[in-house]
Amino acid sequence: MENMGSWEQKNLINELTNGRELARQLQIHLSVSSSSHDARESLLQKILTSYEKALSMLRCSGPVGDPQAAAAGGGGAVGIGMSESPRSLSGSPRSEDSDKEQEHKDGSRKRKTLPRWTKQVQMSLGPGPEGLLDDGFSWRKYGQKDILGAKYPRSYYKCTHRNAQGCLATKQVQRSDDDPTIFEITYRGRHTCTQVSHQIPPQAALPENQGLMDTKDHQQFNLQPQQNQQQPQDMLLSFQSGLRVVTEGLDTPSDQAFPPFCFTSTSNIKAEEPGFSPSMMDNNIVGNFPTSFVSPAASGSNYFSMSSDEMNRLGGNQNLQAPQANLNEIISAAASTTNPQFEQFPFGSMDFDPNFNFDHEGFF
DNA sequence: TCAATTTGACCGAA
DNA sequence: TTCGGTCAAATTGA
Repeated sequence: MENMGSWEQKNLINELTNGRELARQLQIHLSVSSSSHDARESLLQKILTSYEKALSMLRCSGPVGDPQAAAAGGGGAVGIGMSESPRSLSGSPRSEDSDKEQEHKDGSRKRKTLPRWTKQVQMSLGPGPEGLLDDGFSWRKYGQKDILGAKYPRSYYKCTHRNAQGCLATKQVQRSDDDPTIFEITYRGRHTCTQVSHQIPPQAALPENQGLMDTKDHQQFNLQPQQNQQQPQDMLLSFQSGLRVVTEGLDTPSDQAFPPFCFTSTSNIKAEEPGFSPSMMDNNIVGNFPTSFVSPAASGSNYFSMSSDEMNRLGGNQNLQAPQANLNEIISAAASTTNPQFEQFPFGSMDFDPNFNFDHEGFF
């Protein structure tokens, strides 16, 4: 490990931490009789994958300072969990880094190189049109494709204001193979449109369940407030209740609440971009937070979480109609904000303060 | 009539 | 060559 760069060390730590979290979740699943076998199996696989990655890093301790290498190995804290996703949630985590380097080439049909993160949402009312999943932004479906190995097709959406305002935000909705009631939503790009928060769904209220996942560790976010907080509403809306979000996989542990639906309140958002820090999730989710709390947990955990109260506070600051419900959302962002790569992001350089504590009330 | 969705084709990355 | 992502014409619905 001596020859490992700090970047890799962090990835390694993140990987191990992720494995630990997964193990904890598995423990919870095992104690809950209602937990499905598939869910347990999935967690187990994720744990194994996580540790394999960690071991791989130790063995190879690839080129230091080579973010791509690290990312390719699943390195990014963010990428962790996704690699084994049967749904191929993201397509190609491996290409992310190289993509970043080629962003300037951005072609019309070229694969997006924008940062992305995934959320998993479970619809308690049963499967329904994924288009209904409203996160506060206006999306237009522009494609649907059958994905190899996935039972259900993946739907592609782009911001309705793309033409009018050049907003490049897009999202993909993929129904889970294991549980059709779960939708994995991958967001990409940042909303540059000045969209008004429409539809503020009624509070469905569902305070209670928080937690399928016991990630209560409130993490400290090492982020620095983002200067450009354009649409906090998105995130806030996303947290609006009514939804029940279940954190499921760890790979893409992200769940989140979507207003129109009735989900449970636990949500996890995971950044998938290797060098992607939660702060980059500005667009749809985090970005909206005043500084998005994004950040990698320097503390070892890749997740960051925010209580509903915090969310509300946030909303207040943003003049948004923040949900009053006691949502207990857990947003997980696997991030490696500490990641050197971070600077390469298009979003600009956001400086993160590793010591910044999101739990700090003043922050919100 | 206009906007949104569907769907086959195209393009780029791996 | 395969597969994921996007385009754009066709279709559908308000």
